[in-house]
Amino acid sequence: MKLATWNVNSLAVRLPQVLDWLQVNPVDVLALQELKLTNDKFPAAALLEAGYHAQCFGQKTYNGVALLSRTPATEVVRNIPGFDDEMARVISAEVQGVRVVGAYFPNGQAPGTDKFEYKMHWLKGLRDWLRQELTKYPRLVLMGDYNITFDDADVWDPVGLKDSIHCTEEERYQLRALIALGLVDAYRLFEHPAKSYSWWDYREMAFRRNRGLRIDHILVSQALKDKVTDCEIDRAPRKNERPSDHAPVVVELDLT
DNA sequence: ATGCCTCAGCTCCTGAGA
Repeated sequence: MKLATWNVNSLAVRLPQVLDWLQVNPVDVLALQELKLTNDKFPAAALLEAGYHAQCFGQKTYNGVALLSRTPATEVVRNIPGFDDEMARVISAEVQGVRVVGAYFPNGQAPGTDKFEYKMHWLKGLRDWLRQELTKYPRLVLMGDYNITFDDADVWDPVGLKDSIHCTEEERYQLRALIALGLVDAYRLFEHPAKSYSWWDYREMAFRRNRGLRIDHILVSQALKDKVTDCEIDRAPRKNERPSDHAPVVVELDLT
């Protein structure tokens, strides 16, 4: 089973690239973030034509998440139950016996801002909910745009970006707290080249200079840890003419 | 440099992203 996550930064703009990517990478599940469109604008027909069922949780202008899957997803839940949130950031469902959670974590803007406070509050809400979900669904995958780096290995300039957004100790503490629930960073189960990132700024030719961050993650529960056979970041779509600033991350599970 | 790109929208500037 292959699952992937991709922040597409507008599905309306990126749909052709998503369809192209799925043709080359026929994953079982693809979690999308930053749709930037409402449910009525969601291209369900084009995706079904490509062989993918879709569960959408859209919103006007910002945010918006979706789960695409080869087999229909069931038990679909939108956002974090019990956590009051006006933004469409989380969608979860059952696919082929795996509980899949796709999430677009808040950006946080900068430490000390209201948006940073919201990010911390949201992370706490996510963790409290996931603690229960993990007891209910031992086979769980949490993937998406986390907007947090684990450590300096995930940062192109750890000195210059020390304590800046995505790199603060407060955010990293929250990320480790998620891990402490019984989750594992699938990417670090394997050896990868140094300076492997999933996001590069649009400005200053950051991708060409590989000035990036690893902020898109796939975390798997303990029950799935030994079944992970590969996890890769696919930089190819970032080389497209009008790319998303994020690259897809793919995980492979052997559930036989 | 509170910039640099990119995207959406009450669109020709602004807010937000990261």
